Amino acid sequence: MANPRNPAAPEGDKVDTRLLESLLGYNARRTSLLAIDVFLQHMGEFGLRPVDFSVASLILHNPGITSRQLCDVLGLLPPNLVGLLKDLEQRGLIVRRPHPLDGRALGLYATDEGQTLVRAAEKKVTSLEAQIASRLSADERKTLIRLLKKVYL
Amino acid sequence: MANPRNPAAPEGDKVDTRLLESLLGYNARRTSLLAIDVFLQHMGEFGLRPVDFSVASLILHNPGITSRQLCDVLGLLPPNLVGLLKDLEQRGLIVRRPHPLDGRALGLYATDEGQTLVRAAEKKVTSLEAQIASRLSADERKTLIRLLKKVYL
DNA sequence: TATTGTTATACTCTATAACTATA
DNA sequence: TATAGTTATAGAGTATAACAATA
Repeated sequence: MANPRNPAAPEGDKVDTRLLESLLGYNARRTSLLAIDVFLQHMGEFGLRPVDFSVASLILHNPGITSRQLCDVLGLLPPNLVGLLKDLEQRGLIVRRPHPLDGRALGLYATDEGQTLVRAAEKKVTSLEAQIASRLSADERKTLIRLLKKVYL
Repeated sequence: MANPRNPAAPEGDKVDTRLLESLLGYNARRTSLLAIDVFLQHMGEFGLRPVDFSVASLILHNPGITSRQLCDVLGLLPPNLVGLLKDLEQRGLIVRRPHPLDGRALGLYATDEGQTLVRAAEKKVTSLEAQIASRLSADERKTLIRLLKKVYL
C-alpha cells in the first residue's frame, strides 16, 4: 500500500534499489543472510551455529584434520577456533588426539556421539536447501551453486 | 603439495568440503566474503564501508528517504543506523530535514558533495564487479544475479 | 627460524530495552 | 496506542599481539 502521508519519502517497497541489486556482493550477502536465518530457525535442536556446523562437518568427513587446516578452509583465525573446539569437546562431540608425527598439532576426530549428531544435522541442513531454494528449479539451484563456486573458489 | 609428515591430517587443498559446497548458504557466504574483501581493498579512498555505501547510495537515489525505510530495505536495526547517519552528516555528505508531513520523521538527502562522492563510489564499485566476476562470462554473471534475487527477494 | 595452538585483549557488528516526540 | 528516531548497553563476531612447545 502507498503511504499518503509522505510523498517525499518512498514506501519500503518502492525504494529504488536498482544499483545495489546490480551488484554481485549485495545479492550474495542478502542470500547468505536468508540462508543463515533459515538455519537459525530450524537447527536449534542441534545446538550448532552455522560455523559450528561447518567445523563439525569438516571434522566428521576429515578425521584427523587440524585446527590450522580448518582455519585455512573456512577462513577463520586460530584464536577464534579455540573456544569453539573446546565447546565441541566438552559436549563430547569431538576428541583431540596428539598427532603421531607432529608434536605441535592435534588431530580432531568426531566421537560416536558426534558422528550421530552431525550426520543428523547434515540431513536436516540438506532438507532445508529445498526451503531456501524453493523458488528455484533443481537445474537453477545447480547452476546457482556452480556459478557461486566459480566466483570464489 | 602433499604433506609427508602428516598422513592422518589432510592437506589444506585436500580437505573434503563436498558437503559444505553442496549448500547454497555456504557458497553464498563465501562469495559475499570475497566481494567484501575486494570492496575493502579498493574503496578506501571513499571512506565508506560496504554498509555506508549501501546507505549513501540509497539516499542518493531516493531523496527524502527515512531511517525507517533504510532499515526495512537493508535489514538494519534503527539503533545501528543512528551513528552511521550522524557520520555521513558530519562529513557533509547528507543532510536531514524535518519531514513536511510527518513531524516524527526526518527526510535524508545527499548534499552536492555527497552526490559527487557517492556517484564516484558507485562508478568504482561497478568497475570492481568485473574483478569479482572475472571468472564468469557476462551471461553467467547476469544469470547468477538473477538466480540470487530469485532466492532472497 | 618457522609453525601449531593458546591466552588475553581490542575492535567491530548486531541486538535489546527504554525513552521522546509525534501520529 | 502506535510509530520514528534516539540513547545506552549488552552480546556476538572478528582481529592483533605475544607466548610456549615443537619442527
